[in-house]
Amino acid sequence: MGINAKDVARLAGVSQSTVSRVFFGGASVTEKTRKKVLAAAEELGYTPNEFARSLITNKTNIIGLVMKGVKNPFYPQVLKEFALEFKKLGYGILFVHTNNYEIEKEDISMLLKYNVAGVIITDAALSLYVTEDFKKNQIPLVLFNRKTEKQDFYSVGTNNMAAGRKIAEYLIAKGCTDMVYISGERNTSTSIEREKGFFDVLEKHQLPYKRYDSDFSYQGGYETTKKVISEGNIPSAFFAANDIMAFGVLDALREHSIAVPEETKVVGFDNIDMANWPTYNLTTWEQPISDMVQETVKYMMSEIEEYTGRTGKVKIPGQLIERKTT
Amino acid sequence: MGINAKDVARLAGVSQSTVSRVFFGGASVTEKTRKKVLAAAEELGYTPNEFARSLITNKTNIIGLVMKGVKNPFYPQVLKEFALEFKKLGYGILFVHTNNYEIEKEDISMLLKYNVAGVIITDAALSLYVTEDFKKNQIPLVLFNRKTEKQDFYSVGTNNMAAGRKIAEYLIAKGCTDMVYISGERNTSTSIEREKGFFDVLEKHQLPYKRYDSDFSYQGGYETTKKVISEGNIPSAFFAANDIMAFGVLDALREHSIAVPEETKVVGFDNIDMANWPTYNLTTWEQPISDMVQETVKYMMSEIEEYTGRTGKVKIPGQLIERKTT
DNA sequence: CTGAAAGCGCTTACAG
DNA sequence: CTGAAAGCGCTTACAG
Repeated sequence: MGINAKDVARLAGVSQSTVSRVFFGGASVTEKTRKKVLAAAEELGYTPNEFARSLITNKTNIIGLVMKGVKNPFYPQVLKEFALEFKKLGYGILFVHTNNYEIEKEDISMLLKYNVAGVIITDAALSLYVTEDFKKNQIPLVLFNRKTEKQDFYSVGTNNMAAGRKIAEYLIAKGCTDMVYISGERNTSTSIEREKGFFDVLEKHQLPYKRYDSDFSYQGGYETTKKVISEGNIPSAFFAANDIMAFGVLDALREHSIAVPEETKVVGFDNIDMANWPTYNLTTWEQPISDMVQETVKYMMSEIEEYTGRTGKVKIPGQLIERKTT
Repeated sequence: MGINAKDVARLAGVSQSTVSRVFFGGASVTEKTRKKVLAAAEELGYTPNEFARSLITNKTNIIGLVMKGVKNPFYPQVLKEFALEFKKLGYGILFVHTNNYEIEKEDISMLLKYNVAGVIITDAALSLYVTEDFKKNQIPLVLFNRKTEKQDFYSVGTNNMAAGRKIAEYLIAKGCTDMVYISGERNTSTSIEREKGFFDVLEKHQLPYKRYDSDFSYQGGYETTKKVISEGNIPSAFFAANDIMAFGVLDALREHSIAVPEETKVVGFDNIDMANWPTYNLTTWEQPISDMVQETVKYMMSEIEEYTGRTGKVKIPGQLIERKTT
């Protein structure tokens, strides 16, 4: 059924070891035999069995990527960029979708069973036993766009707090006096940090503000804004913890004929493609996905090369993208 | 990982084969020895090595999923549903992103190297050699939401032609006389079939129509509509080959203050979440993702159980979702 | 540079 | 029910 190295060897008239050498780089093979082997392999449609290889080298070229919020276009974009970057390096992506807030045990066991070379966790939370399992097996782990206080990991994100501060300063300069922050899920580091930076500046200026708890979803932004409107006083600006909520804010405002940016202003976070669509034209904070991905890949590859388990918090700076909602 | 079946066998005072039997299941082992073995395994922290296992059984629990258009929310949704369904069955997803229109050679080789149990191809096209490779290796293949004329595969999609017909009839009943179809990439089966059903009915009613070639992207819908407007005569309806293009159509119309549905109507295709957002409120054709996924999984599992290579075109019917753009 | 052979950790006929 | 042994398809010392 499957074509193996022996078949190729027979056709090429060499030993199976030589076939192996051709496909496992680094070994010295005559150009002539290499060509013979490659021709035979081509003819038979041979591809080395990665499992047999992994059995010996105890390594795989698979990176586990754990993701939850696939409805926010930010994350598919992240997935795509990781897939492309790792493909360049010969690595594949084992995609794990977690429905729950916390990564499930079976997700981890899938990653462990297949001995992934590394794990990237995006918008899912992780508990202690997860990290133990990975550490025990010396599997490098990166938290992408998330941090945890309790444990030490390597995390890559943007400078959320500084961004929150800049956004506050920007809105104040625009003449805003009372503002609303619409949070993501309350236990996510990104939402907390953006809020902290934002409110720090408002406090320093002794300006009133209010937080509404939401959940990073369009519906969340929409419903929350309806609630704000129903309470009677429209703030001079809304800062939503991500773009997709900001869209919900804008649509709710539009429904109530509240003019943006004249009557109130809206700022999002992420700068996903849609922020540039004419219907939204959203002022937002750009998360530098490419740079964040590059940084993650760099760490991953160095830890795969030689595992150190080193931790750290890398913050890639983003920038304010000014459009028509402010 | 250091601990293998031999270590467990030694500690339990049995043979390595017996340890294997305990963990592989289905084999007959005395309750007494089973307990001994499990105790020893527990003590040592043993987990069977999946690579060694796969090497013999020639099976993996990995499904390859090939995807291109991650910018259309339809596809992340599809990815998520597949990930969840296959997780239930103990399968993981090897995610392959293809940038180009055609699947790249290295993508295939990644799937073959890891001996995936099956392959699902969504919105990427595939050439002959790809299919040969999978057939040679008896790897079941499903085209999800795509078909090809040339070769025979198992494909799962919705009944695009019938949907196109229904949409035409619906718009005619609404009083539309001249209509525009905005196509996706011209060589995709979905766009071609939707168009054919749509135009068939218009021709039968001897109504004028026009096709504009686009690319399934928001920008494509937007720019195309700008072009239509600049040509001077606004059709009585636009049918866009997918929702995301329809959003572009709506935004372009809004920019030119052309009232929908009064001055012209717009219909999309897919019924992605966003179609329900208040800013669009798009009349569209619902693609029954869950049913399509279920059907794909069913075929996949039966082919994994026993490979037959059987082909077929399964069409899961969808339905018109009427909202505010018609 | 190349081949013969050992072995990675497992499953699975084949005996007993 | 259980053990000894033959492989699965590869990598990698070890010779030549």
